[in-house]
Amino acid sequence: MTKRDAKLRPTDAELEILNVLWQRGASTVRDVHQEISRVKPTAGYTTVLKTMQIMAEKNLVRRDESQRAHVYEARLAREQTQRQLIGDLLDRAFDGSATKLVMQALSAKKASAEELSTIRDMLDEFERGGGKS
Amino acid sequence: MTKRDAKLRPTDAELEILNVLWQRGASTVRDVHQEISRVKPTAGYTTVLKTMQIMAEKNLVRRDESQRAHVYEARLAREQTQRQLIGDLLDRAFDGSATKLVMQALSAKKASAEELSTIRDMLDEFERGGGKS
DNA sequence: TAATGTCAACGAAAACTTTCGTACTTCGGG
DNA sequence: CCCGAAGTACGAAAGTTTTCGTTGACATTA
Repeated sequence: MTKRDAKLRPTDAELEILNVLWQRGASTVRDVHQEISRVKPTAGYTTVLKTMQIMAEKNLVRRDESQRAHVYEARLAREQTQRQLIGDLLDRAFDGSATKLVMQALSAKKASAEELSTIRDMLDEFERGGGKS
Repeated sequence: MTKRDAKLRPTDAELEILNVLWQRGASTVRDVHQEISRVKPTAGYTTVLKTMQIMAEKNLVRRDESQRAHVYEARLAREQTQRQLIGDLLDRAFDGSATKLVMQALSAKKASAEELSTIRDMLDEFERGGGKS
């Protein structure tokens, strides 16, 4: 068990694939490769395949081998992985302060009025429920 | 100029060093090594040194060589790097949606009432100013 | 059954990060 | 002047991630 396994933090290439799986649901390598090719036409098929095989080894994805074209599915929900990534970032660069992170997030990407309103609603819920209900 | 240079995204080891530099201000390698050793006693001196030299090459830090013990200083403010990291994460895992990121941040680390209040104040400012003034 | 196309498996190479041994330089004390 | 301590420089090794060429299995069709 290596350090990376413990963190379960997907690499860049892995995250790119996970994004497709989350968006499309269970998919074959070909599906994923085609999707990625739209944005990044240089992406090689075997590169995507290999990465997905490694992801299966790491348990980042589940693989259904009953069909000739194996079908892959993200093992964790997108939200779960997002929380994982944020937790890491929080520890590595924000001293664990979610407040600071939120602050920088809002200034990194100028949020629209609508977004701000959504966030405000969310805060209300958190204050009431004291957490994700 | 490689892909990494373009992103200017510090690696884990680099971020660990940057954290010390941000906390202590300009420091020698020995300073940084001692500080890191507190948390991670296995850290080798030359490892830290080498990483800092690479960081100087990458322009992540500035180096004052006028003294025998070179003095290193983070080139970017902590906040700037934090925004950079968040921007990356936003693109890689959140579809660019700061709202989703904020949502997950708050549920990843259960924010205290005080923190929530701080964030609320921040939102007010953003709404008034329409962004970082 | 032979030809062709699609796919997973495998291994190696390339790129990048991290670690560390070793050499060289400089400074201060004896 | 010589020695040891404290530094930096350098390069190589180890580990990880990413890419890709090649092979073999399987399926479809003529």
